[in-house]
Amino acid sequence: MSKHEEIADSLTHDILVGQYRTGERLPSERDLAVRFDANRGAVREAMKKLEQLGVADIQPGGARVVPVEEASLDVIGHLLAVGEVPDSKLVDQILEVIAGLIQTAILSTFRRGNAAQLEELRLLTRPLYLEELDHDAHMLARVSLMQALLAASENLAVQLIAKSLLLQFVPSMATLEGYGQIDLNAHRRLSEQLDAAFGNRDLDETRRIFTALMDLNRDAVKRAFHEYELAKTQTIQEVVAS
Amino acid sequence: MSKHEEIADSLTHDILVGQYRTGERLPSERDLAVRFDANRGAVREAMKKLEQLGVADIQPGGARVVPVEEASLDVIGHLLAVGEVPDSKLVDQILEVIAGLIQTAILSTFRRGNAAQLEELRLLTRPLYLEELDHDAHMLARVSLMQALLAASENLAVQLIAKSLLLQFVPSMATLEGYGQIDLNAHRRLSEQLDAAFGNRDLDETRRIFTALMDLNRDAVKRAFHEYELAKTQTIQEVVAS
DNA sequence: CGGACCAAATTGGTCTGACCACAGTGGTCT
DNA sequence: AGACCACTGTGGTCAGACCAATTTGGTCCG
Repeated sequence: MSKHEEIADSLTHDILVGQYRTGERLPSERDLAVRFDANRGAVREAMKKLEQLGVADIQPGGARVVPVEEASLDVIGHLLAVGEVPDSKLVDQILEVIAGLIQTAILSTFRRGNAAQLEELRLLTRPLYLEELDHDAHMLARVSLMQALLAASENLAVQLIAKSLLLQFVPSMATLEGYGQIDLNAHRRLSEQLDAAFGNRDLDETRRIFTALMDLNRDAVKRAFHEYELAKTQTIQEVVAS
Repeated sequence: MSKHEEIADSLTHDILVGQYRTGERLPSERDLAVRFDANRGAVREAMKKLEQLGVADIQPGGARVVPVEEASLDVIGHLLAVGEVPDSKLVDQILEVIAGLIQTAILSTFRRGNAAQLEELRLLTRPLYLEELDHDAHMLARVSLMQALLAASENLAVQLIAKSLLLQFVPSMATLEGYGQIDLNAHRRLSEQLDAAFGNRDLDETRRIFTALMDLNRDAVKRAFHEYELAKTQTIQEVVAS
């Protein structure tokens, strides 16, 4: 990792954990340069990234911290990365948004009503209830369907947001891997209905099913957090007992 | 505007209009420095911005152009800014997304079911159908309601996306100001229903009404583009005639 | 002729040190 | 107390240089 990236990540982390309060002035570029044992140019490049991230407002006279609510969407990844495990509330909010984006994508797709695209989407639902997939393979198939749906929407804004959100979301969930897996049987039933709904060009039914599917997802993630907490307190008790 | 901003904007524009094809290598930092009559440091800061925008992938050996679909959400503003008037297709897509975000916000708000917040939202609907507002004042009132709804959702992701989208969207619509205004009478009727729906805590009804309200908005924007085109061809004909 | 290999040119990453215009600060003067 | 001003610190920019890694072009070998 290059130096300006290190500096940028370090400063971003410090800001997001509240090391500097919003409105407060950041140390000068020269000070930061000596602190990170780097050149001022490298610091300036890092500051450019902070500014673009929307966490710092940099002006002649000094750089100031910006409240998170006014930052760019790209802070989400950094917010998820502070702490050992992502914040469960934020994760749930993200899942809500993704569910909403998918609803928008469905609406766009049906509005244009391209029959060929709907058939392609149907094909992607088949493995979800016809094949015997393990959890990993099933997840890949789900992601494929979701990406195809987003692409079929032909809505650039939806695609940009969803991609950005997922790209920040997925890696941060790595620590929870193995915990809380989705109810495959329930998913199979819904997938079969989804296939039919696509076939019938039934917008309302499709939306209803996707809502249910996303709820399954949210349940799984909720359980993942719960199981992770359980495992953690258990190991702590074991350490204490030993 | 500082030099590195000029460079960044110029390069971003060149990339988005297709001056450089995706995958193609951008000129070296040294070449860009002489072209923009600037120092290499300034060029590097501009490149940092391009990278953060997601339109360029910059690596030792050279910087390459990234396809728009893989860029950050923040490119939307630049995409809207190329050309004299924003791309109407993209504008409609953005309105679709905002409508979807509002639906998500409504869902979140009702899920938590804070009565006080709903009452606040009701208060913001009142001026929309009780007072005689001109188009500008009415728009401000609409924006206030929307922002309050987004805030009431208490969903950070929704707020970040909506804020980012609106901040890029609004200024680009300045050239269309005065064209295509919303149907205030229809809006009044819906606002009155919305007030009641909030009062009854009726989620489905609220969502239905907001869908109708956003459709009003999209119609207005569609008309704005149409009227703008009309006015443009008219002035051209006048020039030709003179 | 094709592919592997090597060396030179090029590129991004970093550094040093310097100057300018302007915001922020504190002191002075009215 | 308030207006004014000089000074300090800050970001913005510049010049020139070195390093490591990639890219590139040519050479050599099979």
